[in-house]
Amino acid sequence: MSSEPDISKHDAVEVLRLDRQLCFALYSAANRVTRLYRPLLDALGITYPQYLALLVLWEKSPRTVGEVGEALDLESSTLTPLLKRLETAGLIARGRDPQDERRVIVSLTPAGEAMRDKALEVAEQFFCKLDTPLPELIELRERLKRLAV
Amino acid sequence: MSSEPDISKHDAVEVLRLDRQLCFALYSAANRVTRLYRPLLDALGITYPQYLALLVLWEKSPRTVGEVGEALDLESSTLTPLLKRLETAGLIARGRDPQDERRVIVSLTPAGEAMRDKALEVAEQFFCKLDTPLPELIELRERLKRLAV
DNA sequence: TGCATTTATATCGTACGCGATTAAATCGTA
DNA sequence: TACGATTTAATCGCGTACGATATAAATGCA
Repeated sequence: MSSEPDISKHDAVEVLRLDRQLCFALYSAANRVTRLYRPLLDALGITYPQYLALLVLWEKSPRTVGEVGEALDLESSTLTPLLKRLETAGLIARGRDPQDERRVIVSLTPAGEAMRDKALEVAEQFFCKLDTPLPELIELRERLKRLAV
Repeated sequence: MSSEPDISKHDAVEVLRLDRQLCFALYSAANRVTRLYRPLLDALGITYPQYLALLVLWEKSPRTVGEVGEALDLESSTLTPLLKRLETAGLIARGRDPQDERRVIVSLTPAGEAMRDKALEVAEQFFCKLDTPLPELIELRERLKRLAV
């Protein structure tokens, strides 16, 4: 009957609403966080993904490109140019593993090590910028981790 | 005393651990979600950000570039090329607003409208891929929205 | 040993994302 | 009404992300 509402069309309108999409909430929040970090990291002369790579190396250095990629869930096609920039910046050194020439070993330079203290300040400043209670942030973080696929 | 633990160094090690960083959880989850959408959207011939732009237009079309940008929290430097690609794909039309020649009006073409039904399937398939209870996803989405800055 | 297979990076092309800048149209106001 | 300020998109340069492919080294195995 023409007087009946078109249920399937109504569903499409509702289901596809931007403010209902988890994917957009995630996309948008990730972009916002990158923008929040930018001015803090500009002062250190590094980008946000470069900061993440350094976090990995501050935990353990040296590491292979593959290990860094596994930690960050990134391909070598992303990491190789990024690591070369960190090398050019004098923060890391890159070289083939003598034991296995396929591997490239990445290690922090003294300058890279020294940047850790400044990174700690960045983390604090970011927390201040967020202006959100810590338990809320932790809860969000754990829920994001659970989304792992 | 040299036997005392270096508290501040210990703090740096702990605070900067990758698995403690909200920023990395967000970054990583966003990348993963993009990778999950890719094969679904490949079938439609669009990318993930293009899909988000279409979501905006499926809610209301026509709209100006500025309105789309506000909805997605993106700059014209990102949107202009993206919208041109959607135009080339025949999904949208772009043209200056006769009332105000500064504005560019973006509107869905019939092909763009028609793609909405397929998008609904994509949203369903994505939900299946996530394999996570709906309340959990809703809770995460709302927490992400609260992170707005 | 010899050679196919596997593994670890690198390279390439495409598409973002954004700050900085530019260009054009409109607005506000003296 | 003239004209500087504001608004709106577009352009440019840089740095990701990633799939596809290439390359070289190591490994497996007949």
